[in-house]
Amino acid sequence: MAAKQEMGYNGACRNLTPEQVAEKEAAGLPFVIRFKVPERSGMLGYDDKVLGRIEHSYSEVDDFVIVRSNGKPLYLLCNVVDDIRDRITHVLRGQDHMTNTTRQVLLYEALGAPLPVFAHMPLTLDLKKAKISKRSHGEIVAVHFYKEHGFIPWALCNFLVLLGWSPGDDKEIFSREELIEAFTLERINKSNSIFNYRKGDEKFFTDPKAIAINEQYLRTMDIGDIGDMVQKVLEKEGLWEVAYAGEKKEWYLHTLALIRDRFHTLNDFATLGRAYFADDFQVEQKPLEKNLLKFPDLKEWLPLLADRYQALEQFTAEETERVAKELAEEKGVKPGVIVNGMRTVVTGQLAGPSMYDILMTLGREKVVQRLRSVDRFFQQAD
RNA sequence: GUCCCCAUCGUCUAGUCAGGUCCAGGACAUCGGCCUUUCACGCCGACAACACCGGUUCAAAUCCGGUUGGGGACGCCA
Repeated sequence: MAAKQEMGYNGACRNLTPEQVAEKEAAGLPFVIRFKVPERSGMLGYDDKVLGRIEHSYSEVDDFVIVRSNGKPLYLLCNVVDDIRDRITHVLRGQDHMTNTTRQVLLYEALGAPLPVFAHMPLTLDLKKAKISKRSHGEIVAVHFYKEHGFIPWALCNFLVLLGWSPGDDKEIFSREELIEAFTLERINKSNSIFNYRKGDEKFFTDPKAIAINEQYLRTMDIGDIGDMVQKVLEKEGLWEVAYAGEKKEWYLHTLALIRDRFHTLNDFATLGRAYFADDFQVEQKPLEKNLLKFPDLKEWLPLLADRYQALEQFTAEETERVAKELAEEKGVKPGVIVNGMRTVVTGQLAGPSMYDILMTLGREKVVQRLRSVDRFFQQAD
C-alpha cells in the first residue's frame, strides 16, 4: 500500500539560485518548466458568465508545469497561447475546466494579454450521475449514432441546447435563427443535467425527450426538406428511385406527408414505411395473427375484394370504401375485419393512415396484386 | 484528503439576483378520456417537486448560516 502523500508540488526547486540551476544543468539532470505562482495575499479569480465570481487564494495554487522535460508545452499553456494568437474573445467549456481556468488566468496575466470571457457550462451526467464520456458510454453519446438512427440534425441540436439552458419562457422548439436570437450565456444553468436514457430500451433508445423533439420536427418541417433527408435513407436501403426527384416527386412527397405522423425517426420511412416503396416488405407478426389468420375467410374475401377493385370504373377513396363496406355487409362481418385484413396484407402494419388514403397512394395495381396474394400468409402459417 | 461548483415533479426546466401575484408554471415520460372501422397525430384531464435544520422577515422555493446529498478538479492528459 502506498502511504498517504501530499498532493501537488512541494516547491523543491522554486528558489534555486542561478548557480544552483547551472550546476544541475551541467550535471545533465532532466527538468520541467513550472509557472511560478506569485506570493500574493489577495484572491486569484475571474468572473464567469455562468457561475459568477470564482476565487481561490494564491496559496492554494501550486506551481504548475507548463513545459515537459522533453521541451514540449502542455495543454494548459498551448491553449492560452493559441487563444491569444487567435484573439479568442469567449471561452465556453464544461465545468470540469474550472480549475484550469484559475491557473490560465495567471498565464494570461504573465503574457500581458487581456482575459477572454469565460463561461463554464454544466456537465451532462448519466443516470448514475457520472460524467458522460465517449470512453465510458460509447456510441450513445456520439453524434454519428444519432445520424445513423435517423435523427434530424437540427432536432438533436434543439434537444441538446435545452440541456442546461432555457429561454426563460415556455418555448422549446427553436429554428436556428430563433435560437441565435434567444440564446444568452447568462441563461445557462449552473447545475448539471442528466441524460435520461435506459440501455436496452427499444422504444426509448435514447433520451425520450430527444425522440419527442425529433418527432415534432418530423411532422412539422417542410415536406420538401423531409423529402431530401428521407432520400438518403431510402438510397441507403436500396429503395430510392430517381423518379421520386422527377416525375414522381409529387407522389413521393404526398406519401411522406401521409405517413410521417406516426414515425419517430427518418429511418422509419424505410422500415415501417417500406410497403410504400417496395413489394418485399415484412408483415409484422401481431397484425398477421390478429387481423388475418384469425379470420380464415379472408383468404377468399380479399381476392374477391381485389376483383371488385379491379372492375371499378373509378378507383377513388369513396368507391373503394363503398365496395369494402358492401363486402363486409354481404359477409355479415364488421367493416373492421375487411379493413384490418386489407391493411395487414397491403402495408404489413397493424396501424397506419386512413385505409383508403393508403389505397390511393399505392394505386390500384399494387393493391389488387397484394390482395390477391393473401393465401401465401395462410400457407406460411400451415 | 484538499479546493471549487451545484441542489424545484421520474427526466429537462420556469420561478431565486430586485421576498408577497407560487398550497409552485411548462415540456417529456406515465396513466385516463375524446377523436378514430386500425394505430397514431391532435385535443382534454390526472399523477408528480421547492433535500433537511435553523435564522432574518408581517411574509421565504426565493435572503443568511449550517447539515446532508450530488458533481467536478487536484497529471511531464487534453
